[in-house]
Amino acid sequence: MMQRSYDTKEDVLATFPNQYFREQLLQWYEAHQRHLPWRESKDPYRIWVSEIMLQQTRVDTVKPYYQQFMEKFPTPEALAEAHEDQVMKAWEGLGYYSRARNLQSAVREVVNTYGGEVPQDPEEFASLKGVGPYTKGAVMSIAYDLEEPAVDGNVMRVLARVLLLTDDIGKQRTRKHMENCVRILISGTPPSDFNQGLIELGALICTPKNPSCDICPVQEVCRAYDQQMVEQLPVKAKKQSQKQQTMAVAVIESEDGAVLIEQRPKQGLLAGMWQFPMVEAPPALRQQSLQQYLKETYQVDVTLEDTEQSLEHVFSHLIWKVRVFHAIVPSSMNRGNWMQKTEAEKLAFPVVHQKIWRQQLR
DNA sequence: CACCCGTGGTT
DNA sequence: TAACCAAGGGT
Repeated sequence: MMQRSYDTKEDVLATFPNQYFREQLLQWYEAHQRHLPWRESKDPYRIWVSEIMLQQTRVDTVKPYYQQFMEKFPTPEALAEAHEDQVMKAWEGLGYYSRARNLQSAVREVVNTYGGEVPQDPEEFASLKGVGPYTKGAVMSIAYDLEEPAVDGNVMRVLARVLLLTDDIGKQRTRKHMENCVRILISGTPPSDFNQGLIELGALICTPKNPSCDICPVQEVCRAYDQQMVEQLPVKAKKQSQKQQTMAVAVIESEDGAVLIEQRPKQGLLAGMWQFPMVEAPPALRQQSLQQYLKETYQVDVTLEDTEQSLEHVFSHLIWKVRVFHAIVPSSMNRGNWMQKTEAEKLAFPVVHQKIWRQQLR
């Protein structure tokens, strides 16, 4: 791996057949692009919503959420006026829930400050909550055809291979470098097609595993292919192992059909979402800790039944081992954080609590 | 920069 | 099966 490192964009692209690459990419994209819901219009708002949903999320996962979301909130005004609970419910199950809060916050700013028009200035658009370097470039190029780089994981993988860039793509600096490359490559092309072509190539041909180099439109100019380095790229440092937490959850029902639920803090993991009362505790202490928590926090003094049901939930950076406890109490306790099940179902729960709900309450 | 922030499909 | 990781952004 004694590849020389390039400090400037000129170095990497100096001997690169730029024109050939662009023509091949654009021709391939025109012929092979997928038909996707968010490619049916140039509405900046619709493009924007799709780009937020697609962050770290697969196309097939996003599709149904996107359709449903656009029906509920077809315009910036509709999303701006919606209640936060509605937006969170529409996002339930998609993950990374701060995306939804930031999107609504940003859309409200667009309505209030920009008259409901998504700014055409990249810097103005990037100043909105939840809009980072990638989303800025994606929306500005796709909706407004501005020559802005949109460097995501796909693009970094493609460029790492085509240009034989061996820097760690986990580093901020590497993405910056690739943005500089794209600024050169995109110049004079239709920006929307060029950026989407790069992304599409990464999604369909230049995949992480088993890339289809045989049918790749830019195989002839791919430096990694030439050097038989495709499988080794891109370089990405391994992340640390996830921490484990043992949790105890209480499903408390009243005899008149209510459940005890609580809302998570507005910041941090699963911010603002609803859940059954839950504590973190060592396995030997979890029942006692949970009973104490219920008594102190909700004035519910009960002996919990251990359902002996355990489930594991894996997050991006930690693992929950969840033990479920259960109790039924008289209806007289129905107040405060108690809610009828039919009402509680309208709130947004994290997936692990949805599972508990289905298994315990049906 | 390093760490936090979800979920589900693939290998 | 466990690791990888997908159209990233905030702090």
